[in-house]
Amino acid sequence: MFSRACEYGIKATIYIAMQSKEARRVSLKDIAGSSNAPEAFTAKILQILAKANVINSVRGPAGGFEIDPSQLNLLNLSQIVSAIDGDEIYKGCGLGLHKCSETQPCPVHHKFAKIRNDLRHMLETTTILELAEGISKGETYLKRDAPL
Amino acid sequence: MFSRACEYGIKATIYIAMQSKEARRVSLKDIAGSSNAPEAFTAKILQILAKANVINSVRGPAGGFEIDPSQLNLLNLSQIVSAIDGDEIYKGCGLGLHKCSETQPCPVHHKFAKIRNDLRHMLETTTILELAEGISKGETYLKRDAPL
DNA sequence: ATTATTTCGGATAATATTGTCCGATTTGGA
DNA sequence: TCCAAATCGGACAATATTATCCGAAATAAT
Repeated sequence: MFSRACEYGIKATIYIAMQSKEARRVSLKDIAGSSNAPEAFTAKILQILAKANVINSVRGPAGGFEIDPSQLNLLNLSQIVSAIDGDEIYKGCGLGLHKCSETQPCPVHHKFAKIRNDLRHMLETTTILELAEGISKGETYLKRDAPL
Repeated sequence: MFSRACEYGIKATIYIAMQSKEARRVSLKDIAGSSNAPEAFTAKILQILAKANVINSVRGPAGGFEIDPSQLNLLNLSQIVSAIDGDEIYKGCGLGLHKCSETQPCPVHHKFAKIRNDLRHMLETTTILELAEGISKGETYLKRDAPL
């Protein structure tokens, strides 16, 4: 559904949120380790998210990544997906037609519209904080092998 | 949402269905032309669909591709997507976890489950014939520039 | 039989995505 | 001031996907 980069981005952001909630700044190494993601690749994705102002990055010793507490409850899945994968998932035609529209739709246009609206709604209403809390409560996991 | 290969496959199958409805066998060239898809790549995809018994292929002069009329009303989008992209779209974890399950779910598991069930339902209940008829009626298009 | 037409299938190329490496830059602390 | 810890950013490598090429095989018509 999403690119692997986006999957890493979501997992990374959830972990950062989980720690930021407790006012802890976290390093790239910890973030990558939290979901067994490749470190260098995760670094690239964190840069994208930092530039999109989804997360903050701090250089130097005791540096790392964090999320502004005041924005933590507003941050949702949609912002991460848009920053990494763009909004093709919302706008793009299901059959790849460049000029697919309501008036000149592709054969699957209307069938896909509903699914995509649901997806968009879900991404926009699902907060990162809510997902982070699921992990804190031991209800969900960022990696299978060890319950974080 | 789907791979480009799958998009081509869907468009190709809709076009074949449209012609098979009138008992017309169609050539690779016509199929690729109907949606401006690359011919050689389309050939590969048609081979996959033929091996999966979604379509029939006939070699030699006056050969081409067709769909068994008796199966035409039973053929749905899901069969094409499964044949080309596999069922990762149904089964795979939204965050790429290998061992994501109901009992040990990833943070987005339940949020995604609904969307994916809807998607699966839509793919399974949307027939190719229905999509082909939309084109015949001039309601939908396989390519934007010319109304087929 | 020969030929022309068409799909089949393997090899290869081009492009996009994913992943790695390493020096540059920033910055807090000794 | 100097050093160490950390992110930044550019180049590069590996892999997956998309796309092309061309000879082989099948087959209908001459």
